[in-house]
Amino acid sequence: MILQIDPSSGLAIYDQIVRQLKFAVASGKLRPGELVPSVRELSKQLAINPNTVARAYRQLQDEEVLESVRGLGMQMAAGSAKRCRADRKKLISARLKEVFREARQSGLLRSDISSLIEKELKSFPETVEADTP
Amino acid sequence: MILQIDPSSGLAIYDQIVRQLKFAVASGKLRPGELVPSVRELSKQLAINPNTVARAYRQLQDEEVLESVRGLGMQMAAGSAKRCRADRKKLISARLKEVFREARQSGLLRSDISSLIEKELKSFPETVEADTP
DNA sequence: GCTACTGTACTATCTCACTAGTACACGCGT
DNA sequence: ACGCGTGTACTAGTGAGATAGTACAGTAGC
Repeated sequence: MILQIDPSSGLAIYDQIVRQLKFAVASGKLRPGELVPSVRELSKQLAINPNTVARAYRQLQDEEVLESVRGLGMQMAAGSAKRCRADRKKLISARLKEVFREARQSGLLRSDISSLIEKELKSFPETVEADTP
Repeated sequence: MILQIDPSSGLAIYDQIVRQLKFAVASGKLRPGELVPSVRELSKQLAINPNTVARAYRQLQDEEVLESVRGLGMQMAAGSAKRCRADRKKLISARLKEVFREARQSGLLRSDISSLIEKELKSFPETVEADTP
């Protein structure tokens, strides 16, 4: 379970964690009942404060993506995969729309954007998603 | 000269102003010597604090996009169009790359992304840019 | 000269995200 | 029972962005 944080990305750190865990659930990298790294462990890995991790986990709990096992850790909640797949699509779609909105506003031509997109799509793998139980 | 601000966008308000004025210069909507709205005027239009506008204008001045005319206002600096066109491409490209990076990480398929992109490209006008002097 | 605008330059305050630290209760293994 | 992990729940502080307010100097129009 590898998460990455970019403090300069403009997204709050806890939000980055929330997103990445949702993606992990959506893509089957995280399975129902599987424990996520503990608050202290992940904060060490990411070199951030435990409270920041705790905040992300709390939100994911509120959204029924994770559930807490007192004294043991936090695990993926059963039945959250479908919800996360829908969320994943919404999250990515929203960002893409926003970039396109700005690109339109900026006065760039469609051809300018298309060539940028083609470049990026080239490095985009067409892979089969992990099995979901 | 119409600027828009979205406080929930994740970009600092002053940064949104900076970007939009760069785009206006890049696309020829703002011409050399043309005055931008005054600090007080724009802050009224956007319902934000004058100091926030002043900060954006200061940055644009530092980057030689705008130049100040004491008692008169701020005008577009001669020769900044070329620089802004390069900046525009960089700014949009950077955001696009970032969205693609996250999309790849999220486990979405290329086909999922492609269909989202096609939808957005449909609404992307292929227009001729305003003349630049 | 006066008025109304302009940018510039402060000071003080607020909010949010994040950090740091601490303490408690729970669960597991020995 | 003890030790070591876990999440949870605080308190206090920092930095960035934003707000509010004020004052000064410059410019233009009357």
